Amino acid sequence: MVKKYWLLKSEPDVFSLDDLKNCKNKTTYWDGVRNYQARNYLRDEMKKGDGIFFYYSSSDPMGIFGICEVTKEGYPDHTQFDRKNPHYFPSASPENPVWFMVDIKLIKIFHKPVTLQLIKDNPKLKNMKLIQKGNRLSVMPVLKGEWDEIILMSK
DNA sequence: GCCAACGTTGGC
DNA sequence: GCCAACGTTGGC
Repeated sequence: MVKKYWLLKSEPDVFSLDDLKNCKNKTTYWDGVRNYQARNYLRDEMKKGDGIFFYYSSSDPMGIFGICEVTKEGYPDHTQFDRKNPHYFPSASPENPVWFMVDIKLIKIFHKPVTLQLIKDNPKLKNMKLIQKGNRLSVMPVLKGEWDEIILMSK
């Protein structure tokens, strides 16, 4: 099986890599995704061992700040069943879940983050989904060439 | 804080 | 099934 690569967005004020570092086993579930395309990636395509870039949006600077790994493949996001949760989704039920999540584990926090500006300035990365106009997906695939280039830029 | 881009909702 | 209205995202 070929390893795949992904990018997850988070706002550091909401959930940061330091927060993940402080989780048990440096692992957490990635809940709250409420977009169908992102859901399909989480449910169907992300496999154990896949690599994840951890991206900060609405931060200064914005960019990729570390690496995680998928440790558990898609399963129902329990917050959709919880009336008190802001992500509550009334039409979902445990028998018919709509939203899914994966578990991720912290692998590495970059000493040198790869900022959005650096990504935009690198012609090798001009086709990255991340910088396509209007893209708002919070879960998106990354090509191996893009992954390798960003790893190089983080060193 | 603004606003462009996009996804979702709901009336018809 | 269309589309106007609305809410959200996220870069600036």
